[in-house]
Amino acid sequence: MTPSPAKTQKFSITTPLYYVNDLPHIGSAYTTIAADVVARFHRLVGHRVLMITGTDEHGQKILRTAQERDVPPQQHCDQVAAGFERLWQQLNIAYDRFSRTTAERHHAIVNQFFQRVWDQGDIYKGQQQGWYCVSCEEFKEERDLLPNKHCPIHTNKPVEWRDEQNYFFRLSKYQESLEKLYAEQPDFIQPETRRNEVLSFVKRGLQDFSISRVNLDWGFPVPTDPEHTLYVWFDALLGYVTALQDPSETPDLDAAIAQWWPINIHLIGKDILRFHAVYWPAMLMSAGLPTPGRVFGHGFLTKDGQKMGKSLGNTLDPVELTEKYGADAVRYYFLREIEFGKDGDFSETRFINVLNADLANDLGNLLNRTAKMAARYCKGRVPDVDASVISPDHKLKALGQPLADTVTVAYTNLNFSRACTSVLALVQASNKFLDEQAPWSLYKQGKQAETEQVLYAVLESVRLAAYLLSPVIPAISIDIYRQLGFDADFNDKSIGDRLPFSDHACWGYLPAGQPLGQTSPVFQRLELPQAMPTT
RNA sequence: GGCUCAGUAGCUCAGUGGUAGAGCAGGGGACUCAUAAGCCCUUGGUCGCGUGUUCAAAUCACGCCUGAGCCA
Repeated sequence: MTPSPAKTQKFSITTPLYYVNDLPHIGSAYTTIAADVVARFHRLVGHRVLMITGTDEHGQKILRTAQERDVPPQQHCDQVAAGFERLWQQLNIAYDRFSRTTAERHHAIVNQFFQRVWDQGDIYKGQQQGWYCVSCEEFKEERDLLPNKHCPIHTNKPVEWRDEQNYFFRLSKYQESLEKLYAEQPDFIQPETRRNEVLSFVKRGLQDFSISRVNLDWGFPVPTDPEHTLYVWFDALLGYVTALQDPSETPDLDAAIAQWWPINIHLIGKDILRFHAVYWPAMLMSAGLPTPGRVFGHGFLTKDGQKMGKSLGNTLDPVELTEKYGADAVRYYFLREIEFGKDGDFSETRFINVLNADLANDLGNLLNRTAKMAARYCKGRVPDVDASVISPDHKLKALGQPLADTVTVAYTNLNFSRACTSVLALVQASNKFLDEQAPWSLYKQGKQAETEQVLYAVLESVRLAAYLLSPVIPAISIDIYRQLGFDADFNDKSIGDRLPFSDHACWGYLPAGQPLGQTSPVFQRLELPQAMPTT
């Protein structure tokens, strides 16, 4: 019954360590929700899981932002990092580690890692000349600049001319090794379109890149030459490694990678693909560490079809959105409605329509109508039905039995939308089944056994739906499980032991005769913000 | 400029050679266990445009248009 520890699989996943230039935006929330759902699914299956998120706090841009705010940089970082943590609480993100790159322990890991790369002969001093965009923290090609020497991404900020000694990482040396990695591990970069981008980029030939800056004191000094400061990306990526150790342990690179390395999935936005899919594996190869399993670059979000931006004044504040609608609603909308990997849109009307249709009308109301009948017709207990004798041809059983496999494949492939719609198909079929069978009529005709059979099949389908959707809508799933008479907490990280997948993912698990809990709607219908004129 | 991806119903998308589909939104109906939810029926598309290959093209080839992205 209980799997032996040796058989217990490990699974590690990261979000980016978010840049603390500003408070979290909806895009960071989107990535983090997705990572949380994957982590929760693996916990449900019984895997040992480590989910890492955190903040990237070094670099010139941070320093300048802090100066503009007239606070010391560390204080600025503390404040913004706290804002991220608050949002993750609000969104019910069950991360295991919050990695901050200004942590002292991180410094120790960075030094050790640098030393390995240095010993490998992959770091050398050179001259870096070019136009630098502080907002990107990147050098730009002159031909890519706008006519007034502004960065094409940060059009309100001029780029700065730099002519300085920098340390370089010998990326060019890893051209072949990287190409081999991409060939041997075709799903290393996902989705396909992102992979194509990286392949064509690498194919053109890799150049060494600068990993240090001068005249900047917000960052770690280069261990071999303290006049120089490590480039923010070099230390930021290593935040994933630092996070692998419990904060109470003495920081040590070998100890850090002993248990959880390599990371199974790095979830990122498509904007930081190159750092994760090219620079990062090369750095790891240089230091002699195995490369990660997958790098998945998801799409961007738009609002009402338009790019979001502060200058456009059409940003979507994740804090406000979550306060207004709740964590489960926000989580469900973005995962159900947007195909992960592609760009997606938020519109409030659509948001409300989807949530009402799926969570209130289909799922919530299904439980509500069925539980109330069970309360009335079956004395408040799960109907006394032996699921094992229900025919495999039974409509709901036939749909419910293979569902766990379908959903497992979907979650594993980060196809959240498919996971949600597959489960909803069972819910929709259950609503239809109820109308066809009309247990209220059966009951009035005194057909008690038939009534109970119908209600059992539907309650069981709702239970299975709640279980399989629990990574996405944990609070609603808890509520459904409690109404079905379980003592359940899907936020418990040992959920895979408490409510084992091998039992609960099977249609027919609901124990006959189990006393039901109090019935109440699990998701209230939302009202459209303004009465739409009916035309 | 080079390359990649996308363009199918009002919206979001599935559909990779064989009679155009789903969900949501819109319209109508019957029911009543339920959150005025659910169920049934229904409106709606020369599948971006053109040429070609084929008995047969949303699907394959070529060209073009539009949009998104990558090119340190």
